[in-house]
Amino acid sequence: MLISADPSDDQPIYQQIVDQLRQLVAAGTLQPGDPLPSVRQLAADLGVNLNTVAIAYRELAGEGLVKIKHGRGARVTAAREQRFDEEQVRKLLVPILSKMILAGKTDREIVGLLREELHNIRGDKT
Amino acid sequence: MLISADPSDDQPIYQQIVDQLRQLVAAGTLQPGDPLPSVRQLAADLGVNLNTVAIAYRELAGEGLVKIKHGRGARVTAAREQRFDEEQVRKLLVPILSKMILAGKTDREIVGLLREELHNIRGDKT
Amino acid sequence: MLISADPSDDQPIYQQIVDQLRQLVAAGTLQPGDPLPSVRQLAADLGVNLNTVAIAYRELAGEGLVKIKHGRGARVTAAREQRFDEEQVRKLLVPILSKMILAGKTDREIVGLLREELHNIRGDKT
Amino acid sequence: MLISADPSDDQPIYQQIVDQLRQLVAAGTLQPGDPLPSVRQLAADLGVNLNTVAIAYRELAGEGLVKIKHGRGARVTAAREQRFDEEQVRKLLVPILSKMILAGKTDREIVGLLREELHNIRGDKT
DNA sequence: GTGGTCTAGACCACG
DNA sequence: GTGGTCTAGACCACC
Repeated sequence: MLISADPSDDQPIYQQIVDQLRQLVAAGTLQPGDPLPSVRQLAADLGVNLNTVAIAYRELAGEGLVKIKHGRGARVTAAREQRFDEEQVRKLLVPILSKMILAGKTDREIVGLLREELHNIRGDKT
Repeated sequence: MLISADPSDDQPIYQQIVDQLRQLVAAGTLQPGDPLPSVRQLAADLGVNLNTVAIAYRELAGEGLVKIKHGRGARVTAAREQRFDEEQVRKLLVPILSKMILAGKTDREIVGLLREELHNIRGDKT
Repeated sequence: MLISADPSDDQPIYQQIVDQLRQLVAAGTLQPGDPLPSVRQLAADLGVNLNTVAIAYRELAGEGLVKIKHGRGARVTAAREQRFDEEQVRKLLVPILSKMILAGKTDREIVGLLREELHNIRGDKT
Repeated sequence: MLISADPSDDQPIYQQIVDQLRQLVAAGTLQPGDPLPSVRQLAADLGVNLNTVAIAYRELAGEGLVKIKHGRGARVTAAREQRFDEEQVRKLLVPILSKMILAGKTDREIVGLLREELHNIRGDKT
């Protein structure tokens, strides 16, 4: 099982699924053309409702990261570069960095932690 | 006015207040022992509901970043008393990094962007 | 009532809602800044489920045509030009034009019908 | 081969077949009385399920565009027998036009695009 | 009050 | 089998 869902998390379940699938694609664990688990299958595995998974898949389809074919499942899209809003990313980053600074982390430590996470994500790449 | 509230932002207003206050403390603009504006005062200045500000203060108190004294306002706590959940920070980081990777950013670019934001936050230091 | 929903239509209800709201914005009947009916209100008016309307609103938010604010309803976004996929539009157009040609319509008649519809949509504009 | 089926298209395959056959008749490439390829033949050529083609043929028969004779294949009908639901065509047109208007297209541009597509369809005429 | 999320369970469309 | 849509009804988050 590559995906998990935690109902007690702050993030809604469908968003957790989106984030994890995006991570798997970023990592290369899921390659373009690879099939995603069926909506029903994943819902059963995670113990959540079918609709919750369907919403996650629809979101990913809207981003262009996966392509859904009626009656034949969903697959990772041929790698197009995703758009992303740099301004928004910076805004998301600020509170996280603030927290780390308040925890007494040095710049060196913060950059180190970031590199670790980058490596964790990219590590699986084929 | 060091704080602003933008109702058209994606973040809820109380969260915006929390983030900005945290950033001010991280930057050193607000020092341990400094008083926060009163809930009424800040609510009036921002033109938001009094409850909204109160929730923000309670959140910061929960983090240990400020200490609320009944009837005597809130003050920034000593740095020692703050908690830091590294696991949570990493979890917040992963979706952001995944998006940047999918957008084709190199590690170098990502680290560069992070350093810029670190500098922005720390730059304000008195 | 400016919006209607027909469960017997080929289009799913949420799509009908999306299309009609888009049309109202294109017509200028709904101006930037105007509030949309609340999810619950519109659902009650149309006699459909709350979720069905919520899906429609989420879709419009994703397109950037409306902005949803938690706890404070949805409003038409300040007019940014929408992106659109010309290739896709052409592909949608072909079957429609084929049908009209098969019905014996001349080019003149087809263009006339198109101009009529354009006028119908744009007519309400302030 | 005048027809193709693209499983990665948004349209369902049976619909692609319907649209293409209709276009061929509109263009005059298929004339009244001409036989359609057999269901088995077309399914084999396109590499799709036999049922999928059968559904497409049934749809065209329902429109009155072709006539299916048991055991003797399908033929394009005389032009007279075709129905045309103008109201439906207008309803299909509105969402497309709305999108183009919101994309900032002028009436001139929209009519121009339509004329191009009309010409593309009619150009094939024998 | 508002919108957001989730569930359980139903029925339909596609191949 | 697959995904798509819808319902009824619940509970939560924001202001």
